Amino acid sequence: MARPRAGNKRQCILDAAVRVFSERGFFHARVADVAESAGVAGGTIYLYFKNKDDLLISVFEDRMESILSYVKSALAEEENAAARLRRFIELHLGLVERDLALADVMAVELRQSSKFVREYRARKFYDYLAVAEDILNEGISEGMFRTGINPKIYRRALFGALDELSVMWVTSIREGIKPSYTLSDAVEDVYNLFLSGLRPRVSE
Amino acid sequence: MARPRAGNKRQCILDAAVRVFSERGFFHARVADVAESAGVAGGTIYLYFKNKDDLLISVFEDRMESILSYVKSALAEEENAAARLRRFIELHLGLVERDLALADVMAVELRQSSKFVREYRARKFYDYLAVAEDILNEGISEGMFRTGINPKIYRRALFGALDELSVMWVTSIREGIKPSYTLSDAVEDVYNLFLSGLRPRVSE
DNA sequence: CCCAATAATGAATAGCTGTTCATTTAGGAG
DNA sequence: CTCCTAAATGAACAGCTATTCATTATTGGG
Repeated sequence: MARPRAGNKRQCILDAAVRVFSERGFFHARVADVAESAGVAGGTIYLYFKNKDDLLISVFEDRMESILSYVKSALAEEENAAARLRRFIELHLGLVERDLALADVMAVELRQSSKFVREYRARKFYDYLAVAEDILNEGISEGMFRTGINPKIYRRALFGALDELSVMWVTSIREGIKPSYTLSDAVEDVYNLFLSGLRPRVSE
Repeated sequence: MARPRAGNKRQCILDAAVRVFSERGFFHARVADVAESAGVAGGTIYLYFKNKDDLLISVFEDRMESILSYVKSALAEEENAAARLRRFIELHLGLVERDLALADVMAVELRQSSKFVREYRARKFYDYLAVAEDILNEGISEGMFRTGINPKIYRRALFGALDELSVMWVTSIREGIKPSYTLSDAVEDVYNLFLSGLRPRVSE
């Protein structure tokens, strides 16, 4: 029987959603725009997704899954906690640089207030934050990082710093303004900022 | 002539807007809800504000102005850059604790994608970020902080960390979940994280 | 005590867009 | 070649809400 007339319609729609949500913002984006951008009819979206919210959530799940496995396997290559911290920062900002539209959707559009979306993000997001937290805990075990920091605070602070730097960098690029920093400079500075705060100090 | 039938209608509307935008989110909030919460008729809003976007921007301007003067005068009391850094962190998180709804509007709702709003926020926000940047520069002059950090990166990282910690704390409280950190713990940890990264190190 | 003049009202409008579903298209089985 | 099934379509619907504006209430001056 004739199942998938064109193989990857679902993926096409997800890709289009990233483009359109990023460009117009989730609330201003019309489902019809996503359909057009994906090259399908309006109604087709509803064969693959329950509704507009579900489409946003699906984008998040789809992308976050591959990001997570990519980040985890890359971190496994590193020798110690400090190197993993550096790599984590590099990976996060590297992903932003590689896909501005996705970065925008993840960082801005998903912060919308629809309770459903907010809760969903929180649940799934945990895994990504856990990666950051693991780095801290391993570093403490290795004697490389000092104790006395609440890991929940540390991981939010790190994520928040990276997120804000990403959003502003993407916004600058998109509006044709030269950003006041390169993302590789940001990698250095954030790493130094956080590492020195974590490393046991020699005196005092 | 009969000018202001009740003196502070504009303020009432701004206060109501904070409540309603925070509760429902900017896009899901109806202008009629704001009107009801303010105790005025729907049309009255349009006597004081051009449209819904203008209302959001006005909330931001109104509140940010008083926050800025409050923060600036408090910082002037402190003796050195490290103390000012600590105080800045304390003030930011303290304001969040004092007004959850406002914190939500500032941190979440204003991140919406309407180009108009985004640009506006960027322009006005500069002053707040400049306060953080001044602390860094003064600290460098005082020999208290090391050089070699891009101030634009530092200030975004600091703001991002505070912002993320705020959003998550507010979200927890609102959903009746016990947050995994107190805001005073966050003050300590963020301060230590950033200070050690800035302070010239004794060895190495 | 009346009369502008202005503030405030809130019902009606106008426009938009998420979602549905009757219809069409296409691919494989027999 | 011909059905049959499922995928895809896209026009029409339904519901919603920002905004307007004709009307009403209020006030202070003359």
